[in-house]
Amino acid sequence: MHCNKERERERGRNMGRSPCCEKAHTNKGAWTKEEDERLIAHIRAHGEGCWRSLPKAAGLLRCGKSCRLRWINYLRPDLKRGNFTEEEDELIVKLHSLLGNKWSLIAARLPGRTDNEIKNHWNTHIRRKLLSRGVDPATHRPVNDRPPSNITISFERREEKAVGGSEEPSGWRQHPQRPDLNLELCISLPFQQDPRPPHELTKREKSLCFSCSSGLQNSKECKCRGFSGLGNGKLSYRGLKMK
DNA sequence: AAACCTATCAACCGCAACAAT
DNA sequence: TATTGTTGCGGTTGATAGGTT
Repeated sequence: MHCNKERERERGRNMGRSPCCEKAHTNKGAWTKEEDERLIAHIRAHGEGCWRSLPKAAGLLRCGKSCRLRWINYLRPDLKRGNFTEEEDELIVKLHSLLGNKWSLIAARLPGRTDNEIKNHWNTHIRRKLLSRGVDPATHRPVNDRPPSNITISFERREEKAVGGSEEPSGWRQHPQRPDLNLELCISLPFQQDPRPPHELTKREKSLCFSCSSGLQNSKECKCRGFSGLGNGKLSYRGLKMK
């Protein structure tokens, strides 16, 4: 069954890129108080970044990914924690209907919440809540409202036939399968903030964060400076994220 | 009190995206 | 342009707390 995966792992051990850490000498599982304190102290002193070298520098027997995850999901001082409010639940449902399982994007709109926290909350609470209301959490439509088995997707403008004067809600014209959603997304070039000429910016600096894409330039969440949003003609949602 | 079941959530894993070279 | 290294995301797992029988 898992032979391919095993082969991949074997290959990984023998050739190609090195693993993210020396697994034989790293701790796994729950973090101890002392490990937490070391990680917090190190990040307070040196800031976030370079997760790969952080464990050694901080004197931790953990891999960089583990440190990053622990910091982001648990130790960060700006985390809200505690139960989700009804308003947060509603917002998560709305954002999920628009973005799907893009937990990091959803988390970006909920200050103090992490993608992992929201994902867990979705899977344990919201999914069930929606199902109990008769709503399919995957499609956000009534569970018994199944689409026809043969669906032809056309990007042509639908002919609007005014039959007997009956009018469809405008949402149906925008998105026939999803009357409640308007998925016509617009992307435009935002204001260029950085005084440096574009060629002096790194690629990362030129990518637009979600904060700026939402018109929140200069917010404390903003991690980008400038824009190159459609590099190679490709729009990457990763480039639109904020943390 | 013990055994079993269920829910929760922290942590891990694999992989894709991106930057640097 | 190709290769390599790093980061971050989303799916999944596993430990354990709490509830039920």
